[in-house]
Amino acid sequence: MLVNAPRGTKDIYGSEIYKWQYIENIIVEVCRNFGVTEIRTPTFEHTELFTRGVGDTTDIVNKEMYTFVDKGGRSITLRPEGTAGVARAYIENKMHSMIQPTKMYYLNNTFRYERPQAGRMREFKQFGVEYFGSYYPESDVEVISLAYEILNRLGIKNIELKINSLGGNESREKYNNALREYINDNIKNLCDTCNSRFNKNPLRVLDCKNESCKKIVDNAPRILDYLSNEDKEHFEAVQKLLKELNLPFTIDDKIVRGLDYYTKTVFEFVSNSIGAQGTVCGGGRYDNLVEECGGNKTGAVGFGMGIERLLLVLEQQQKDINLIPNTDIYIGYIGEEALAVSQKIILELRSKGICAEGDTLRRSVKAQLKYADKLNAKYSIIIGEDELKTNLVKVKDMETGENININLDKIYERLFSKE
RNA sequence: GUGGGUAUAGCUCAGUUGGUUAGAGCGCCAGAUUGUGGCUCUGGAGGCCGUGGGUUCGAAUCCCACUAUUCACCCCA
Repeated sequence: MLVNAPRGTKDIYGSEIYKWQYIENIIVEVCRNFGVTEIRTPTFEHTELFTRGVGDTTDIVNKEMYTFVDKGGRSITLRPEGTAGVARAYIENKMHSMIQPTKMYYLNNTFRYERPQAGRMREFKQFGVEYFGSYYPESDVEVISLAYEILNRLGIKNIELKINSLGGNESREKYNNALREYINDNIKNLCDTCNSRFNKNPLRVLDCKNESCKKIVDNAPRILDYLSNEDKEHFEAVQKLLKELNLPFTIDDKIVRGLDYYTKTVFEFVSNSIGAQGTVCGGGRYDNLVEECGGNKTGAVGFGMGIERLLLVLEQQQKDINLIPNTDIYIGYIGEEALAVSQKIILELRSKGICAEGDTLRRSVKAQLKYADKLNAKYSIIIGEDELKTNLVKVKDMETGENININLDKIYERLFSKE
């Protein structure tokens, strides 16, 4: 027990960490290109923020939160998603007075108490983007295009963008009534889970995978037919702009999303190659959230992206990503005197930005060279008595095996200086 | 929360119908005449056979429980 990480968590190290850094670097770069700045919010928040923001009928809030009472008697929750915390920060810090729109991203460890499975951990890393201050469809599309750009730069293919509109308050209410009416007539034929969630949020019935439910849902009223003129225009503008930008998508009117704050545009990027948890990225507009949390009425749109799932897709497609950085030079030694000299040269090279390595295990020369080979060193040098005497050292090119002589104090100039 | 699979070396896995000191490949470390890597050969370290109980003269092997892990449902990233 002591030496096991808790269920649903894992250590990331070794060659794995390079893949994470690779992805995170691209994310940071793309966000910079889009003028989106990072925000770091607390790992935990007052529980009420999530019950209010995410919605207390959702599964996330109902059964998946890590909630505890702290020593001051406050109910605290480890964040189960990123948006609520950012919305809180937006209000608390009065960001509406910053340059508008406010465009922020986060790269957060996130926590949900669920049964782990492929692409689902109890602690997972979520990258998210939130745009505050615009109600216009072009901000929806900009956010979507940001997600696209990240997938592109990662070289990920075979991920499909699906979009839908849930409508604003007015459309939603109209549609909910129509759907309730329709389902009431068919309620006997729905599965048990659908029966129970029908009352809470009838929209959820739409994405049930049960065969008999699917049949019923196929003939159910479509939300897109119930959109108000304003919502319809918004959704059409989103589609038009996506087409103009050559961002392929399909409309899927069964996309619902399990967080209550979504309005109007919702979207998912889905892969069908990484198991049941195929949604790599999910998001949409949430025009009511800021007001709901106590701020001014503010248009907002964003998404969350699961890094673990991204990694699964990446590994599935490009099995051999060589991301391990190579060592520039290995500097070995024979004898105590040479040890100090080699260490000194290594430090000098390192401080000039060179990736230099040496031995700290008192290995034989042969073992040192083996070590250099494993480090993928480009060059190797062994310093011994002769070299100290003559101040000349043989530099071996590890790929060709060729040797050249270089002055001990000219290593940087001869091998790494750009001039 | 529900259901199925799995648990033997750091990793991937063998292990006969229960039979005595538990195996391979890879990896790690060392050696193959003095201070030079990759290939080859040789050797070494490393296992409470997930944990606890039971059946048996005898259990890695059969039975039960627990735990972990994994896949799926649910839900989501």
